[in-house]
Amino acid sequence: MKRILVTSALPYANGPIHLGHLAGAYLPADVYVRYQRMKKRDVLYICGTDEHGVPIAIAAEKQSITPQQLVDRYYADHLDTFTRFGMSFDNFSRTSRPLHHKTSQAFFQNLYNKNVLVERTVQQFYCDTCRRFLADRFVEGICPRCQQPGARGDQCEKCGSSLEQTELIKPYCKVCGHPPVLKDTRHLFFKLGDFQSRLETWLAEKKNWKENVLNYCRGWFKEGLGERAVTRDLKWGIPAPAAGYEDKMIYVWFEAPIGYISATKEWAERIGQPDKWKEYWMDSRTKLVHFIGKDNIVFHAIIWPAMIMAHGDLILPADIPANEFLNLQGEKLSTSRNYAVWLGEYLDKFPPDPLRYYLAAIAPESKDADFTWTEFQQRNNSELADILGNFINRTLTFAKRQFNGVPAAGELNDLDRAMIRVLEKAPVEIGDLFERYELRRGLTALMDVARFANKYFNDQQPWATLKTDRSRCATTINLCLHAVQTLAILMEPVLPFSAEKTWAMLGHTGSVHQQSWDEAGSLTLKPGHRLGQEQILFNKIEDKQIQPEIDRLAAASKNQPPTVAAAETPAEPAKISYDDFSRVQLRLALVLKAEKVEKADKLLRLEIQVGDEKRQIVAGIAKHYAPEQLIGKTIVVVANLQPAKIRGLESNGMLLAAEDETGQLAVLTPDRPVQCGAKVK
RNA sequence: GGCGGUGUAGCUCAGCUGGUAGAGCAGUGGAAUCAUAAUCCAUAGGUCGGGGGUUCAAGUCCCUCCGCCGCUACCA
Repeated sequence: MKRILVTSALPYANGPIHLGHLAGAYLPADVYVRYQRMKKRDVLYICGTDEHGVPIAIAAEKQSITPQQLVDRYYADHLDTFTRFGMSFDNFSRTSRPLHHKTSQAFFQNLYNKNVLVERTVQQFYCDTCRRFLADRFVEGICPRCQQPGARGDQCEKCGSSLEQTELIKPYCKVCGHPPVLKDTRHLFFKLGDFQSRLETWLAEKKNWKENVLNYCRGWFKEGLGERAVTRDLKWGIPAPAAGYEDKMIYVWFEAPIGYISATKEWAERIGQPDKWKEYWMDSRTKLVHFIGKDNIVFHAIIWPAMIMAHGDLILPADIPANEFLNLQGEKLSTSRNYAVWLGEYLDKFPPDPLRYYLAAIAPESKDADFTWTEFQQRNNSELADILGNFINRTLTFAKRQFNGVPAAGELNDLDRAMIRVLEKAPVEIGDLFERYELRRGLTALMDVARFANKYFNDQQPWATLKTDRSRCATTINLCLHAVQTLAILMEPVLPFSAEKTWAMLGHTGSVHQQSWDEAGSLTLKPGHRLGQEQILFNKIEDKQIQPEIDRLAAASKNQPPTVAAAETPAEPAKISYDDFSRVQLRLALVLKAEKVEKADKLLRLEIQVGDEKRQIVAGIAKHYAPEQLIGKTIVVVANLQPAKIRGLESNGMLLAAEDETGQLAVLTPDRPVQCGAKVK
């Protein structure tokens, strides 16, 4: 391996950065990169904002600004908060730049020329009023699954189902509220399926990849890879460079990962060696590592590698350390409910290193992790302040007061030799863990060094030997100072700001970031070396500092997700005429039989009597009614609904039920006994 | 219903290819006093979700059941 290229998933420029982002894709990558730099490896760290796509177009429209203005704002915001947090990107670019447009179009054209993009005609909603096609998220309606209003064309936020926009009941245009019409539109599709066997072969060799990534891919292979649309009818994005597609844009998921390449190119231009990007992208001796969250596995482990295979000239990812998610105080993060800790707000109140430390200590490496403010406080206080910070402080103050600098070491005893061994082994042990992306264990190993050093200090009792055996005391303090130096270097990847402060306190000039990892355990301090000004490294965090944060989240947790009905639903559904209504035939029906539909959680099969006629209907009320509760009830059904097959069973009608705010259903029945079959008007 | 994950000391979690149950925090007792009242030592007797099986030996493999979490299917 000659060089390493590291990327973090491109953050989407429609909102600020929160802790969930950091824990998954950013902090682990930054630690890895900082470690590799100190190993003196050729490593490049690339990231940038993802600035195209529908959600940004919608958000901009809502705020009555242009998409460009919106992404300018969030680009600046991300860059600022990441910088304050200590993220050490070599380049933090953005996908709206001309260089990225050019690069993406060239990539697209390459695939187009190789005939792996094929044309398909699909039906899509078109809004006559806005005179444009509506992307999935631009059309809303009633969710066909949970019947709630406000479902988007791609997904229903209420029940979490992913949808096809054409499934929506009573669709309307999110912008103007008018119902759209279905129209044919042409799109280019990437023949992902053509690459399935190559992908399977490629992934089969990745023995040491994380299980979650491999399992996820196996699942996709089992389903079979089909075709994926790569163009969109949109105005905000990168124009698709293909004849007949001038008015369409490249779909964001296609061009976003290409951003890794254009950001590398931009970096190469900036350092005045415009061709240098090729060393990173076209040389198989480069190790390409993508840090992502688990939501991004499909794109990075399947689609993107397939694109690279199709392209032909680029290297494939060598590793994709995907992390799980971070929860907050036991609940899922929710940006729409403002249930999140925003990085910018955190940094206005607390220093970056304690958060870096805590997030690394609970990194969701193998399963979802939980961030709590009290544990954050506790680990800052008992680990950073008490164990690490206090050791550094007690050593430096002692050395300065008693020896006015670094004392010379004398003869070594067993304890001294044990201490030296710990310092020598630590860079190797912690390095191995960082190499394998095991942040949590790496941090534990780091703290163990500090714990051992504290014990060493205690056992040697320099405060006692100071009076009885000054040379013994000097040896102890000499080694403690070396422990401080080792810790300063080894903490750099996770605690870069504190490491730099410690370096200065040791009286060193230059930067800790320039030091060599492999030399971290060496005894290089010269006797007589003058120490710098000591200061408290980690302040304790008081209850009263975190209480407001806990309170805020508790309040936010009660927020309802913004209901579309309240905010955005176009007033009322359009009024219908009496004629329209009279076309719906509602009748009373007697439930003769009811039973659960096998292999379905929500369905009941009902046999009903409507006048003289017996029918079968299937209703999604199994979660609300036991079958026997319904038998003998007289209910209201829509009698002239088109029959449909549901899980293989024919359903001839639909029963009516009311839903309360908690989602509980109540079946409608007449207020006094009425003959079944009677019309409901 | 299917797929994946998960259920280990009060809390948060480690336990890789099977061999006498671990760490940190909290708690309790003690030592020490250089230091941000910091540190260090001792102390956890937990049916490793339940049951069954394989084995000389099982948190660790197999079967089955139960509880959570995520994705996914069914709501005319």
